[in-house]
Amino acid sequence: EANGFFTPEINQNPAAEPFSIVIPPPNVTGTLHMGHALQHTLMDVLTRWKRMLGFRTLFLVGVDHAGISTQLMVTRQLKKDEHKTPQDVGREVFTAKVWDWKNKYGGEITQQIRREGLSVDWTRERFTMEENLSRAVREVFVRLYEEGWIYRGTRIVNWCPRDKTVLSDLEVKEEKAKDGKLYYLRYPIAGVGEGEKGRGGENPQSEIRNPQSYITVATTRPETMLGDTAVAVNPEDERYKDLIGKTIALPLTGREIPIVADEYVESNFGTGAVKITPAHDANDWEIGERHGLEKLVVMNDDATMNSAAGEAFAGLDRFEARTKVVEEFEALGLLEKIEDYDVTLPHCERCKTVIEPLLSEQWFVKMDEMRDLALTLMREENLPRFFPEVPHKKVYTTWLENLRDWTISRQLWWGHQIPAWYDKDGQVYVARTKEEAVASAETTDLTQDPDVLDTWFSSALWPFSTLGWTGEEERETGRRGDGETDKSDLDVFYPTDVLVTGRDIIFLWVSRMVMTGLKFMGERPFDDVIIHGTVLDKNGQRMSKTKSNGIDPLDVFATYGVDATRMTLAGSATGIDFAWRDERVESFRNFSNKIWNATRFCLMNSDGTTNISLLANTANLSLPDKWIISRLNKTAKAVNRALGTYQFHEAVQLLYHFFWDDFCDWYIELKKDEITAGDATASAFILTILEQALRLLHPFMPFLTEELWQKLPGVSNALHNSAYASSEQTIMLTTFPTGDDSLIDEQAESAMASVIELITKIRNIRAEMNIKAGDRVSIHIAADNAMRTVLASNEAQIKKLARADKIVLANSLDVPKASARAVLTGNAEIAVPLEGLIDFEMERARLQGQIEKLDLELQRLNGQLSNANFVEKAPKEKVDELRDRKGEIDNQAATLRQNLEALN
RNA sequence: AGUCUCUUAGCUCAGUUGGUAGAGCAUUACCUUGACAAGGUAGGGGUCAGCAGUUCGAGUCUGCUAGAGACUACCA
Repeated sequence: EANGFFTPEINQNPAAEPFSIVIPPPNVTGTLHMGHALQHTLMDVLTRWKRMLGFRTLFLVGVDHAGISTQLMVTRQLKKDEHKTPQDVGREVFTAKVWDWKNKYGGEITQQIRREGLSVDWTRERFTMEENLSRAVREVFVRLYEEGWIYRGTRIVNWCPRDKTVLSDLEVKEEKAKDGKLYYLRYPIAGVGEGEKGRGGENPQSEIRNPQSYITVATTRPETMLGDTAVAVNPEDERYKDLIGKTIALPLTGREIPIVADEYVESNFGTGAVKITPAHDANDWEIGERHGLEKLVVMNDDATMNSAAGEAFAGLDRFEARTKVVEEFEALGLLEKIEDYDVTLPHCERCKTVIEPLLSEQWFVKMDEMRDLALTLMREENLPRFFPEVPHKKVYTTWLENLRDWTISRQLWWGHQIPAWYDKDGQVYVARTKEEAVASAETTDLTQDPDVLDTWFSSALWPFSTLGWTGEEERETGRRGDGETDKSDLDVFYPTDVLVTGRDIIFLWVSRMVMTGLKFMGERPFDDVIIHGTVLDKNGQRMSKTKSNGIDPLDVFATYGVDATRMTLAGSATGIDFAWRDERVESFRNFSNKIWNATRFCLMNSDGTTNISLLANTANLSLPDKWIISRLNKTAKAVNRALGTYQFHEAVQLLYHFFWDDFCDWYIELKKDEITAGDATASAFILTILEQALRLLHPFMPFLTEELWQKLPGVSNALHNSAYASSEQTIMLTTFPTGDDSLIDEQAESAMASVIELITKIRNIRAEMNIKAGDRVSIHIAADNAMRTVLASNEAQIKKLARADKIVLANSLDVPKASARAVLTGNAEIAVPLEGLIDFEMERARLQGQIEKLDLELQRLNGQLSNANFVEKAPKEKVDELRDRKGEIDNQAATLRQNLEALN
């Protein structure tokens, strides 16, 4: 960070392609959790990878002002410290206190992001409430208003009675109620059974005998009956046909309300009759509109009943009112029954209070046209591309198709205040500034709308507002951009390349960025969207504060290291939920250790080494050297391919196995003698391979690889990508290996496979025949010329790794009966004479086991090859492959059988 | 209710155009080998949820069934 490696300016190549990612801004109140750690890791892997490939790379970081959360937090603090409410201190003082809080505590998450090792550009850090971003918000609001896409209206909205603000549909979470009930209430029909009404309480039986005197409605929310202005039935419902047009004497209110017919009512649900409360239910509102019903508001904004609910109920909380209404109905004999009923209720996402649908005047965005922009982009260009595509592309598209208007005003003080002013007569003036409003109102006597905008309104502009767009210069000059530096940022880095986020905000955020990006920039905000999975606890449960089953990434960092944590997170399949297991991080902690120790070995005898060589001509190299170069380049190619399609876990697996299996288990072991003998060439060579491996690992494990890379002899900025030639030396700016086809050597790989197979078979014999670790054996090998040449040239390594003191290579085997036998791929036979050591019974069992395995495979192959259909219809190469394989196995099995017979 | 995903070794999970089932952890035996015991070497362990179909061939494609889960809408 101090060296400026994370700013795009570090790139000196004027022709460098840009690569940009914007961070999903964490809440200013937030602290790091596993979800962050996951998405941050993926973004940083991509960023470091692209930077090393020479892209002009920007990973833009910033924080979201998080309206409701932050206001709640500061409100709580105010109460604790000063025993005051926001209203006590007033808007101006309160807002100042929020800023104080932000400046003091808002930095926690940014420090944690540094701890994660994210290579974000801190010089461009953004905050949604800062001036430039706020200007962008006002500009967008005004333009949408002028086009008629933003409007003010009175509707049923989601109201949180505790936060006392409206919420958008997406900020409402449906949850099952603990003890839902369905109440059956009898509404007396006016003019029928007149006179009986008064006696209802004394003799409810008479009511039942006279079903014509009432209509029963079922409801989960009896308290709303105080605001009923109709009862609706289906027009086709025979039971109620005659009642349509009649009226009801609504109990407890003294009001008379009509019975209306509406298709919305389903005859076979409940009683087939629905009470209609237009001011307190969205569907009832629609019915009310259709039938011109009165909209009677019976609740206050804190969910207590108001005076319209009647004297007996005014001031009661909604749940108290519910109890009281039910009691009163029971007393009147009008409560038919109460049933248990599973009901899901909307809750405030932040404070978990049950949402109250409330009639209220708010600001909305009409989404139709922007929605069409987004749908067209998907239909015509398949953008953005979702990873994984299934199911997110469809979910996104379907949601857009059914999109409804967006409620954007919030009754809060912390946020972007709506740029609308009212004069004395209530006339509204929407303007970028008060001056502008004054100019068009021709009076200074204006009051600004007290509400602020939904936090997601500013988030929706994030990909371009953070790059400097305020719309002002564009408006004045017809050109896009704002100021010298910012202008170039927008030109260079918009659209961004990829967005990494969780599936819970595809609608809240991703879709809205696409829509505003298309509308205001004329271009998509990003090409690709990676939707990562959810990190669950070890029992597969969602982590949550209430369950206190969360795993704190900072604890994991402390125990296992950031790099091991990053490998674990990147190592989980893209888009799939996964249960957190400490064992998994442990294995990557062990991997870190392995890298550390392997590097230690490579450095042990490197005193004379000053150069990390570059890999080029392999003609004069030994087999293990050619082999490791080939493996390295294959791995590099595969890693680049995997990252290119965001298969992070694939890349992790490749790197893990290349480093551990190929490099540590085989290459180091094969070269050990040379290195420890002080062979400078071998030492320089192994360091070269190691250095390449560290580069490949760097995007995933930045701390460890940098630490070790700096310790290697001869590293310098000469190893940098040419775009960073003059920078301070760091692995971060070296060239990421992409793999070179000309260095992939299949011949070397297959020759090495023979050596490995031989060593493994000998070790197997040693283990199964209980040969002591210290005992040396002789190995007799019968093989063709080619294989003999390969094995002969690697005799020293084979002796060492198989713990042999003698190797005899020949055309055919000439060994004592008391030998352990095995076969190799390619018609080679091996034998280990065990005079005096061999237990014939054990050897017979061992051979028998090998033969059985081969027979099993042979059976399968014979089955397929004797199937005429297979031979006829399968591709010729496939058939030949199986024939070759069968020949090989036949030979091996025959040899082992002979060996077995020879023992008898 | 609609849409979708998942079910593979004891556990947690990979498996990208259909062609001999993989990893990590756990497990068994052996090992103070000059990088590494948080390690090494050699093993054991799976009728890929079930049924049917397409195909020469299915973990992979289609349909159904059974479990688990996700999202969206509704819920008088």
